[in-house]
Amino acid sequence: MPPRAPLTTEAIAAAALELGDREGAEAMTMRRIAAELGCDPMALYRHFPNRQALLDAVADLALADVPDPDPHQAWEPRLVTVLVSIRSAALRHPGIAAHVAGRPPLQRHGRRLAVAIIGALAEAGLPPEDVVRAAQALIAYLAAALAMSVRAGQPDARWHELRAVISTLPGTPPSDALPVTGSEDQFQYGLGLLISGIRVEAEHERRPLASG
Amino acid sequence: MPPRAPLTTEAIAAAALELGDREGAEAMTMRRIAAELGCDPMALYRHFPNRQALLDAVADLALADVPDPDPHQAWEPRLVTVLVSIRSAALRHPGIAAHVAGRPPLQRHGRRLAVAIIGALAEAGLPPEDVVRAAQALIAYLAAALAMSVRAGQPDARWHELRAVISTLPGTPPSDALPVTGSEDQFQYGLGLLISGIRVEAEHERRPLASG
DNA sequence: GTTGTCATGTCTACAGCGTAGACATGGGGT
DNA sequence: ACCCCATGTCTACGCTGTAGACATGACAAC
Repeated sequence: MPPRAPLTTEAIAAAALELGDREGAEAMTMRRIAAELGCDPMALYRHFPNRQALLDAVADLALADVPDPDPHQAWEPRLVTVLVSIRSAALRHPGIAAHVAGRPPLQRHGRRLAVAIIGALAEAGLPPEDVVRAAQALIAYLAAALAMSVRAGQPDARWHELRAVISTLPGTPPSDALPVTGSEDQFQYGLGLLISGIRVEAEHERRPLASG
Repeated sequence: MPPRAPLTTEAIAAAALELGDREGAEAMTMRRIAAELGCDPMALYRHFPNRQALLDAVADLALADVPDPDPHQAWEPRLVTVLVSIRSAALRHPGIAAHVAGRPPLQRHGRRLAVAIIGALAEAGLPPEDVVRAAQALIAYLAAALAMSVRAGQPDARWHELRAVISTLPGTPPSDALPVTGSEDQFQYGLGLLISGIRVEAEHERRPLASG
C-alpha cells in the first residue's frame, strides 16, 4: 500500500516542516517524518541523500514566503526589511529555525534573499570585497540572533543568563528592567549598529580624498 | 579497578577537551570520553547531570586561557582584544568551538569575559539598557562568526557558497578574489562595523541636546 | 508478448547513542 | 560494630541514521 501521493521532495519537506512546527525540532527524525507521510523511513532516502539534506530543503521552504524587498527603497530600510522578514519567517517555524541559523540555506529562497542583501550593500557604495564582508557579517548576526531568539524561550536557555550577569554589575538596573534577550527590539538594535557602521564605511569609501 | 586519579570534574572536562581537539566534535560521546579516562560511561553522570552540562564545562575550560584585557586601554581596542582573543581560543579547540558558539558558556571564564565586554561598553558611554543590547549583539556576532569559521573548513560548509553566490552577480570579481569566509580578516571587519555603530550611538547619547 | 532497465518503496539489520535503575565497594561518622 | 553515602560498574532500553537486499510496477526495445 503506497502512500496516496507519490512522495515528492516538496511533499516531504512540507510534511517535515509541519511536524517540526507542531512538535519541535527534535521530532524531525527520519522515522517520524516517514510516519507523518505514511511511508517507510528509507523511502525518504530516495529523495534526499541524508537527513542533513532533507533539513536543508525544509529550511529553504521556511523562507519561501519572505518577499523580495521593494527595489525602490533606499538601501538602509531595504536591508532592515529583508533581515527582519527573514527573522520573522524563521521564527514562524520554530522547529527549523535553529537549522536555518546554523547553516544558511542557500537553495532557491535563501539564495534569492542573499542576492537582495548583496544588492543593497552594493548600492550603499561599498566596494565588492567589502560587500562580501558586510554581507557575511549581517548574515552571521542574523543567524546568531535567530539562535538566541529560538533558545530564549527554552528551558536550556543560557542566553538569558547574560542578563543576570549584567545586572550583578554595579550601576546597572535589576535584570527585570533590561531588554529581553532574543526580542525583536534586541535584534533591531544590533542590526542598527551594523547598518550604522556600514554607512560610516560607505562614506569613507565615497570620499577617500576629500576627508583624508 | 578504579582509574588512577579519582575522577574529578576538571579531569573529565580536560580529557574531553583533548579528545575533541584530537578527533573532532562528534568524537565527544559519553562512551568515548569514558574510554579516554579508563572508566565506565556512567561514571561521568556522577559528576555531570547530563552530556550537555559536561560540554558546557568543556567549553568554559576552553576559554580559560583568555586573559582579562588591560583596563587602561580605551574601550574600543579593549573590545577588539577580548573578542578576538575569545575567537582565537575557541578556534584553538575546534572540537568544542561549535558548542561555544551555540551556547555561550557563562560559567567561570565565560562570565568573566562577559563582564569585561560589558565594562567596556559602559565606559563607551552607553546607557545600561543599551549596554545589554550591544553586549548581546557583540556576543551574537562572535558566536555566529565562530560557527562560520569552524564550518568553513569542513566539507559540509554552506557558508563558502555565499561567496559563489556573490560572484555570480554582475560587477563583482570572481569568487577567488573575494575575502575568505570565516577568516580573521572577515571577522574583524564585521566587528569593526559593530564598534563603529556603537561609537555613533554613544556620541548621540553623550550630546543629546547639543546636536539636536 | 516478452524482456530488460530503472525508479521507487519496503524490509531487515547494524552500530552507535544518551541515560535510567539496580548493584558493588570502600571510607568516615556514630 | 554499625550504617550511610559517595563513587564507580553493569545491564538494559528505546532511540537514532542509514547500509544493503528485495519487491513492484512503469516503460522502452525488440
